[in-house]
Amino acid sequence: MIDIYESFENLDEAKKQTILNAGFRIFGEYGYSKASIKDIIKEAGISKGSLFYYFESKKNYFLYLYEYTSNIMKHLVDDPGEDGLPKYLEKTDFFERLDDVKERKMKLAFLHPYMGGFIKKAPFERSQDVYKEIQLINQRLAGERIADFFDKLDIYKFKDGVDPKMVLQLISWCSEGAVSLIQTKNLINPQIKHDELDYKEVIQLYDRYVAMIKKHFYKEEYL
Amino acid sequence: MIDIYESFENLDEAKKQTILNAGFRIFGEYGYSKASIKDIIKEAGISKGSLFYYFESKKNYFLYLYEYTSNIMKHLVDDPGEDGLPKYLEKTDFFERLDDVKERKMKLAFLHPYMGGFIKKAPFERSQDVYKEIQLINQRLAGERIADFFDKLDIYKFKDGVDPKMVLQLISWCSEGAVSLIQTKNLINPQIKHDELDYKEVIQLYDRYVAMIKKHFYKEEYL
DNA sequence: ATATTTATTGACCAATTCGGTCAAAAGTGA
DNA sequence: TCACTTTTGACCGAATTGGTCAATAAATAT
Repeated sequence: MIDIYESFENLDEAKKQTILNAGFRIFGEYGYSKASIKDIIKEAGISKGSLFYYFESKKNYFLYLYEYTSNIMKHLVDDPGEDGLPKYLEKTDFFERLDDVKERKMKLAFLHPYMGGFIKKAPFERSQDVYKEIQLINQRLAGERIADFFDKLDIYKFKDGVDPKMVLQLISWCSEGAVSLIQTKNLINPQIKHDELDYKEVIQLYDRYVAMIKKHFYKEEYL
Repeated sequence: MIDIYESFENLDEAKKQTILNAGFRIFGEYGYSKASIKDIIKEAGISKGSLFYYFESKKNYFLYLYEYTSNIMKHLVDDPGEDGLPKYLEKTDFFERLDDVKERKMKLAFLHPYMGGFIKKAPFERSQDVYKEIQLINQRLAGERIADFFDKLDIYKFKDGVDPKMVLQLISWCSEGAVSLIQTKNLINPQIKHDELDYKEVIQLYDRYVAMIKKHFYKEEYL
């Protein structure tokens, strides 16, 4: 919440990310109550004393992660790019804007490979320890205006009768599906490091599906 | 493996299903090592003594579930229906055959609502207790012939250039997506019982996406 | 009705794990 | 050298772990 975790924030960036990612991975896999400090420090490669030195308690650590991800996810789409402009309004074509979002998500996935699993599970955490605080964070963020992907979008480019929101949902499922497909494939193959996902492979697969969808749902003159 | 869990098998069907479903739910959510007996018996509504009376150990119980699901999943598609005939070859139309599979999956999902989560996680269980046995079961089942969805299928009905396997994958992602979408929706709404999924809603959603896909990927003369 | 077998329970067990503490060690900059 | 910050893991009491078992209840057989 109020970021007074100075000792943690002053760590060098790489170490901070490692510690965050350990939490994302372990909490994301087991949930709050089943995730143990031991699991987390083993994953992060630090000592138990250090973790409590940074965050004081398991609860604080979890909520720090939740706050962190909530902020990022909330502004994933509409935050200004490096040039300072909110990029998502520049592109009015569905698939161009989609590519913009894809790029942002890619960078994020590269920095925080396990954030996806965490953010999917955390909001529904029922553990008494953290339930109330999660609701509070949710409430606060719910008040903020969120960017609408369909704002000023050329939806006329879709074939008649096609619901663009369904297409977006479909593509969103494709991206999740592509990730889990590659993950599973690599998990079966025992000689591959399971820890790191082959993003190129995921993107390749994802792009094929998006291309197929575009080809059949867009009017021919806009292909 | 060899089913000598007589005491369990002789239970009346309803109780058996309850006990199986408890395992699917808890193991599916937490994984083998983090799932505790206490969690499971609470979910199943039986005493600790009973569970050990039926299965002797946590490990046996888990492997029984894994064996059970593996067999079901393996023969989900090609098993004969109630009339004794393997139905999946009767229909040569992609979407008709798909409907067949959908119906089977529906019945299964109704009987074992949490089997999906279990079967997704269990094969990758890394706990030393059960790892070797899982591999053995996998090996044995890998030898069995599995039905091919595309066998004797009218793939010519697809528009030129469309890869039917990609379409099947896409639809598979839709079904998973529909489930998790409805699940999430109901989870946010606190006054709904979270335990039971509204299958009608899921199917409705799923059907809309399949209809959209069929409309744009099938040649017009076959719509 | 009675005897015998089967099914079910939860208090209890030793062992482990839990989140958290803290004194000591290591590192850092002057 | 000194003062200060960071890092560590042995250690704590409490809770939880998978598993046992004598007792009880229910069902079945005689």
